[in-house]
Amino acid sequence: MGNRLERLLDSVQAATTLEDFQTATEKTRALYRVRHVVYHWVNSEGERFGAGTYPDAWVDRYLAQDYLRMDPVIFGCFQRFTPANWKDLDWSSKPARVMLHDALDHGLGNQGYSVPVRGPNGQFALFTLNHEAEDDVWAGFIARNGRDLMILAHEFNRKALEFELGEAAQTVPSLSPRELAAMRALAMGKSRAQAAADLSISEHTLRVYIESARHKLGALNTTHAVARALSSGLIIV
Amino acid sequence: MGNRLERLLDSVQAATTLEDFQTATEKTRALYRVRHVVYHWVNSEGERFGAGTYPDAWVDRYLAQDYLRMDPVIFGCFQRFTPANWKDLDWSSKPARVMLHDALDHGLGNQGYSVPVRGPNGQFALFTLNHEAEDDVWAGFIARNGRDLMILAHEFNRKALEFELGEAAQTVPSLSPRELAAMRALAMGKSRAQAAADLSISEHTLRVYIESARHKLGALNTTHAVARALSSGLIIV
DNA sequence: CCACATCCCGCCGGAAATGGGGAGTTCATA
DNA sequence: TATGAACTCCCCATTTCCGGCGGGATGTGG
Repeated sequence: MGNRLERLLDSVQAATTLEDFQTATEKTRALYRVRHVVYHWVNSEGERFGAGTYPDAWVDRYLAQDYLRMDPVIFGCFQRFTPANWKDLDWSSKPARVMLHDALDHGLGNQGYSVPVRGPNGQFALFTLNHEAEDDVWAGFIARNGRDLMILAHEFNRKALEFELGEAAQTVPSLSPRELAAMRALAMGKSRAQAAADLSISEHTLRVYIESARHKLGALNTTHAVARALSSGLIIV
Repeated sequence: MGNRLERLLDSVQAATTLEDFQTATEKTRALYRVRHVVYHWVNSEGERFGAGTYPDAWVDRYLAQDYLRMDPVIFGCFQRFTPANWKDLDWSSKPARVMLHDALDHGLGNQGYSVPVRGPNGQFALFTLNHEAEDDVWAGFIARNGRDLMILAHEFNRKALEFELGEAAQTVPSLSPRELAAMRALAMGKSRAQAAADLSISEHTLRVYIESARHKLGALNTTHAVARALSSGLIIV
């Protein structure tokens, strides 16, 4: 298996187009002999970037029904660090069960394993294997391959990030120390007056920092600026 | 090496106290024959949780000098997905060079390799190996062990998360879909009027969501609420 | 040495957000 | 079926923020 995994990793590393990603998911499916393999990058507007072997009908259905907003796989993995066996997630809500039934109707297997991957700026992606199997068989499969799948998931994500960055070179503006301190204070809930007191400067001066930070960040208002500073990793709360 | 790595992973998995983490970093140092090994969880107030083999004098110095705010290792790794060889980071700023010199004076090696690890709710940690070596020797070391180190880093972080959650069960408040949508709109720079228009509701209604979200998040104002929603991973920008 | 960035301070008018209050509907789950 | 949570709408007075304008002092890097 080791050698085949290496070859698979090489093929991921060589990916430069969406089709290559598609091919890589298919190779993964072939290697692990599962029903489906999917890598997708999740953000607030839905899927930003993805490739996988799910039937088109299911993908369309998923997006059309806005399942993204209720999918326990997405939601559950978003809250945890370790990969998740689908059976361990919370399917108690009604829409979730409806979705699951719908998924099975579209040819998905009853078992799944999703590896959450996180990148800078709150980037979040899932690498998922789906299969039809008994619970204990699937648990054994995960136990054997979990570690390799994590490596694979990270490799997919690394290439996806490169891919995206290639599209639109993200220029993270550099803020001055005072500007950063101002953003940090605001992110911690301080009012301008409090923040100014914290930095031992006049409120007017603080405003200058906030404004210049806003301009550098291309933000529309203070809240936007703080949000951008946070999600671009300039400040940590 | 495989067997020794497994034993090391077991010892990480068995960790329940800070001392256990400390021991695990020492075992890692012994296994890889490097000068220092550190795992630390980074947030805005500095180190939240950490264990490692750095001399106490250096840790104190680091905190006292507020090096956290300028450390290219922290900053660089926070911006990237892949682990970083210290030599590849940006040491151009003067304070960064001063810090590096200071570090060498405190017994650190000239080479380093830091694996960024990200968890839910914007959690961020670094797993670092430090050593004294020639550039090419170090590059070879990384090439051989990079994958194992990633696994190890994730294992450290998994236990650290369990540890923290045990200490104070982090209650991430659950926002309603509308509240989330409101936070999302604000985080994207929308004014209240625009956000209300986006959600096709009156501005007054939008305000109710913002306020209830603020209360749930324990935030002092709207900006704070958005910051918390972002850094707790409730919304993605 | 000069330029550029950073750091600090001030004023203004208009626009937006805040923090209270109350009141009705729908929907899911218990 | 009832309880609670979510969703929707409205008013008012006060505070805060916004986006310009102006100025000067102090550094570091080329």
